[in-house]
Amino acid sequence: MSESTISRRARNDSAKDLRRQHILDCAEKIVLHKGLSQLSITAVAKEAKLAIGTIYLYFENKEELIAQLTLKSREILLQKFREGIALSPHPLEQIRNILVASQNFYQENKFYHELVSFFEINAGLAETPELKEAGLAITHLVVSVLENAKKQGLIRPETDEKAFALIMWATSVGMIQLLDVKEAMVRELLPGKGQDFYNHYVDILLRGIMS
Amino acid sequence: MSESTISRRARNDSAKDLRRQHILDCAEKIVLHKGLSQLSITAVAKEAKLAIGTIYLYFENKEELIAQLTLKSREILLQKFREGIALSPHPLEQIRNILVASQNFYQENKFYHELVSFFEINAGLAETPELKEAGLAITHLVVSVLENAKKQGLIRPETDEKAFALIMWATSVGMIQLLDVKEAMVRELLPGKGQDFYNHYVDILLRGIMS
Amino acid sequence: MSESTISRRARNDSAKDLRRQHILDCAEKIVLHKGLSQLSITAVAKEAKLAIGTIYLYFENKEELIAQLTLKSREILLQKFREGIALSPHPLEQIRNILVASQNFYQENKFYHELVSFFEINAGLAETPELKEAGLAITHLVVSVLENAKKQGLIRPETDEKAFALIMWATSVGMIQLLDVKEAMVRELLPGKGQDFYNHYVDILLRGIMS
Amino acid sequence: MSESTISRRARNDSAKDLRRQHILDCAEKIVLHKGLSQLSITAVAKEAKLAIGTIYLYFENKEELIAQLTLKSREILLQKFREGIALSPHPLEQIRNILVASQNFYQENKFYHELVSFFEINAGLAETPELKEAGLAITHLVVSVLENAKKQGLIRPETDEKAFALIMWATSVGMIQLLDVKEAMVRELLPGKGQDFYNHYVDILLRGIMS
DNA sequence: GATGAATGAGGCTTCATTCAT
DNA sequence: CATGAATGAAGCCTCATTCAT
Repeated sequence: MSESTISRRARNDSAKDLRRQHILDCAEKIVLHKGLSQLSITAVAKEAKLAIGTIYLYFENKEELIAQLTLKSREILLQKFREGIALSPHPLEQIRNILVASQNFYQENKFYHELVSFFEINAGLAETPELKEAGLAITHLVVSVLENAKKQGLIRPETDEKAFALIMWATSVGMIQLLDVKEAMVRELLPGKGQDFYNHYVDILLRGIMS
Repeated sequence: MSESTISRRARNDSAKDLRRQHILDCAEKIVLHKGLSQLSITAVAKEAKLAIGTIYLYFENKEELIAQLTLKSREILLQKFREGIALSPHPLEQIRNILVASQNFYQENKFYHELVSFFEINAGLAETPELKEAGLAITHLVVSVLENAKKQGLIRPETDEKAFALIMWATSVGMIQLLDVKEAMVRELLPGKGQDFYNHYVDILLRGIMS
Repeated sequence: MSESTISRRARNDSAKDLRRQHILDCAEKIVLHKGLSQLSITAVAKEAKLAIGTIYLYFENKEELIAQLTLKSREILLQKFREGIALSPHPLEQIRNILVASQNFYQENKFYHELVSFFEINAGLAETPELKEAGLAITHLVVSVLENAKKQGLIRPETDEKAFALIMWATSVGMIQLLDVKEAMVRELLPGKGQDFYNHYVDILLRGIMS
Repeated sequence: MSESTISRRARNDSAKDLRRQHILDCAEKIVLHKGLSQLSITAVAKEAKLAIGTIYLYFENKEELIAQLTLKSREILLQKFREGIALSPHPLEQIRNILVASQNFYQENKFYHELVSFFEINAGLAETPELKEAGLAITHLVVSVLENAKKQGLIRPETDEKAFALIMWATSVGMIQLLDVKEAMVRELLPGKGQDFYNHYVDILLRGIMS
């Protein structure tokens, strides 16, 4: 293979990645503005100003497109968690920061939540290895913080770090769902509390494992 | 069965409402057997042995049908909570029973969970007054148990009963979602733990509010 | 069920049959004019001046539509065979008439041949019971003529009637295919012979079993 | 291998024609492994490790590619016929061998049959001169055997060699189609006969022309 | 009230072919 | 010569909803 071929290949490959990214961005935009249910290949193609068939050059099918979107959201979440952890050296604070980062992320990217939920809810869809890995990376990060907390005697020794990491994930998703969808109801039931509500949840969860 | 339920039933006991109920039963059967995604008006009509158009005489559109189905699930859930509370006179046990009843209900009626999620996730859909009422009835029941617990000095006085009732709802839904959809992942991460996982969550939540 | 309902049902059922027949006729027209490859649901809908979805009220999918078309062609063929048999009391003449009827049918309905071939060629497609039955009806008719011929000592006693019925079917289809598709080539190779060619085939086949 | 084949090969032995041959080989591989319906230009390009556009440098369109594939199959068939003829000096045996070789070829290369049928059935497609030539080569070979048989007084003098050569072709293709697609039906109708069926056909055909 | 045939927009996906590089 | 990304028409099918009877 000639050098020129290689370099062209390289050029093309990065161009291909860019295009792929562009499509993902457009899909993201649709999900963000109109919700996951409105995400159709046709809509993505229109948004990206590409032909429908072109989308299929970059994604095998709609499911893969959604998987990639989910992957991206998990990667961002992982990053947010890292930033939250970096804010404080204290493990308990780090746990709190993680839970708050989770909420922040979803509030800033309201519809992203649907993407996380999508694979949460569509039991039928198999997660790709990549997607699984991204999920595990998040889990492992949280577990490491929890192990640290246990070593320092901050949380009860009976606490199972892995189980609690999953509990953090599951319950925060549930909380955010409620806040997202039942906002009016929450405000009605808890007037004047707003954001405190989520913090209340965080407090209780932390107290639940503190020694 | 509470007075309000009975009186509503009485209100509904016309021929028209019987048929409405029949349609709902058929829709429920479909959701339970085949999942929400298979719930089409055509399928409901076939199951109910009615014409498609007839369905639209009783429900404005598909959305309302789903709303009514959700309503029914909330009524059942309310009943299950009552039963759970009746099992023990001790408020903390009652709270635990409520959380366990929640899980049991969704595990026994796997697909019902989709209905809850549906309204949890489709922020756009307005809950009908009836639906709201049913949600509030559940909330009030839980709040009364919590107030009782506080009166007896079993939970910390700072605990906001209404807020915690919602937290119970939100987090248990999150937990059940995770267990439902990520069953394999949970088993992989927590080998040999199985059902303990949910109990672990209940323990932590309770410890989080116990005085 | 009231009488009026029943009569309406009956009226509707026959109307439904008519509509179904209309769709089949339109599909037939397309196959006859443009070939099987041009038979799309959209084309049928346009020809029938119906919406696409309407087609699916009468046929589960495209495959079933084609099956019904094939069924019809087999029914017509059966009729043609009966007519051919009625032309002569002599079994050997009857066999000849069957083979000629086969050719006539396909020449009069050129593209119908594709339909017969369709199921001949698409091994993947399962024949419906109805379709099978129609095929068997033809086979049985031919077999009965052959049995008759054998009883009268007109064909060799070793001849297996069923096998030969299938051989008649298979070889005549092959002959007609050749004539249909390679018309020019046949004319080139056998100048001035034209129709004689098929008769030649019939003669040879008959001589092959005559005692 | 005949002189004409060799000389054509010689003509073709440029780099361009090597690549053309390579593409054909890959296309053949796809048809043999996955069937004609899976033969897409994209698939051929992938198999040949060439760009899609490159395929179009060597073949005007998909149809031509298929035509060339058919050509190849005819060349192989010609070779098989020659081998069949070489097995016996007796013309009638040679005819039988030709018919059997035909069946063997299609049974060993099941999907090749689709190629033959493709051109047999798509009346619209014009055969290229090369394709015609290959067809004629086969015909001429068979005709020569028949002429030989007639000279030796083995077959009836009225037999038109050219016509019968075509009849052999047409009917054997029909027989193989039936066996290929209606295997189950043949087995059902003729239990325990299997391969005998084709031999029965061969016998009848031979008897049909024997003097 | 009840019916259910009809609608048709919209969803996903494929693939022969072109054309700028 | 070679490339392969891009095209977009066309195919199949679903289903919420309407409306004439």
